[in-house]
Amino acid sequence: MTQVDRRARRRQETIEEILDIAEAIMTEEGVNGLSLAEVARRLGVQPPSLYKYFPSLMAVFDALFKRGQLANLAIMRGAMETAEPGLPSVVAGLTASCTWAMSHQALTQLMWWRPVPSFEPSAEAFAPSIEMVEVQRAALREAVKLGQLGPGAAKEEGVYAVSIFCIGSLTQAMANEPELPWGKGRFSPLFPRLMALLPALYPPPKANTSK
Amino acid sequence: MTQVDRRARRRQETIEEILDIAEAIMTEEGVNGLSLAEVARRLGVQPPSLYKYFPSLMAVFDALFKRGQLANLAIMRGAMETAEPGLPSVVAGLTASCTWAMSHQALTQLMWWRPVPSFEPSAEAFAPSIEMVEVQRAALREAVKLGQLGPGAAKEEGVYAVSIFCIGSLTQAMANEPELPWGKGRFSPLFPRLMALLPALYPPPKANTSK
DNA sequence: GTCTATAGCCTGATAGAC
DNA sequence: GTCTATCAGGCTATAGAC
Repeated sequence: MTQVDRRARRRQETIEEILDIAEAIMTEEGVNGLSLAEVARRLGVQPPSLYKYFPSLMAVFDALFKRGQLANLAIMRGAMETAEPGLPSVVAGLTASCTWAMSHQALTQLMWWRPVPSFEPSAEAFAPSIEMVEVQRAALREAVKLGQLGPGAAKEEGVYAVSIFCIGSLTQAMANEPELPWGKGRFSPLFPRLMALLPALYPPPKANTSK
Repeated sequence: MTQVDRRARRRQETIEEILDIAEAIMTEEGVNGLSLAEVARRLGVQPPSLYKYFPSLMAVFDALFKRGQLANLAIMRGAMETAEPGLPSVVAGLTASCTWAMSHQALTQLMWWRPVPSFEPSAEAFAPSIEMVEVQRAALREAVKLGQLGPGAAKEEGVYAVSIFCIGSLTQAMANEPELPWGKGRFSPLFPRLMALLPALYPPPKANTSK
């Protein structure tokens, strides 16, 4: 049985290597620039060999999409757990998410833009994204409970507003200064200041509204 | 000389037709899906004929980029001029711009995302974009002068903040509900509410801060 | 200005030997 | 599992006849 395990592990390693190479190609050539031929070239095998690991190019996109979503979710969760509950947790989670995104721009484009119209992520690959929304929503609910925000922030709409701050800063940063890390440049430093506007968008019922 | 004029006009019409077709292809197949062969097919000519009008595929991208920037700038300007000066003018201009963008999504992606790494717009094609920033900045300055916003809004940073609201709403709308017009759906209705946060981001010096 | 023809590449995917 | 060989098609771009 160790034979089988070893083979399975080796196979998994190859799959990961293929995805690493695919991500590198997308970074250099754009999301649409990914081709199995180029992957094969860099991996040092012939193109047909890749079909033992992925049935099609779209399957590679799907695996990349899923891997990106899982990585991003994990990063966000980790940052949220070590921060104060409620609003600080939301900000910390999204900041970590954006930092990850800036250093994985190709995956980010695949996940949050729609650069390949013929590619639709599978339900399985999309699942972490749904969970991410849930995690954020829970934190926003907590912020409402703690009196940091008004009740509107706990509705679906609150997540959308927050996502606009996040994706807006990120899109502008990626399109205009892709070589700078998150936190540098003209756009990403504005993100925390925009997040600080949330209490103005969803004013908490009691105090803290006026100076 | 009318001979020459007629020929020049006919040539210009063909160029416009090529660009219309190119935009349609990008809408269907994605920005990267544009190919001169498909343009030729739809125009009813052979691919080599297109090289009489554009020296390369990148030149077509550049012409599309320029045409999009000019159209968007004109739409924005028109809306700004008929609105009240200052902040209302900024909101009206960007709303018109976003409405245009939602019905020209392929051009918008070409202009505001960076989906084709090998394409860099020429200085000429990029010029309207610079002017657009200037127009917005002038309106923001006016808003400061009128006491609608604090002085920070008139700095470069003010335009960037506004652009994040705009591009954020737009990106989310295009990626998640591309078939809905601007103003419908989960994201674009949030845009005016985010714009209404500007006085909280750049508080005017005197009154209007407290309720 | 448009055409035919073609060079010279690229691609995704499959069949079947080893 | 990897290979060779190949299919069947795509593409940009150019040369040169008409």
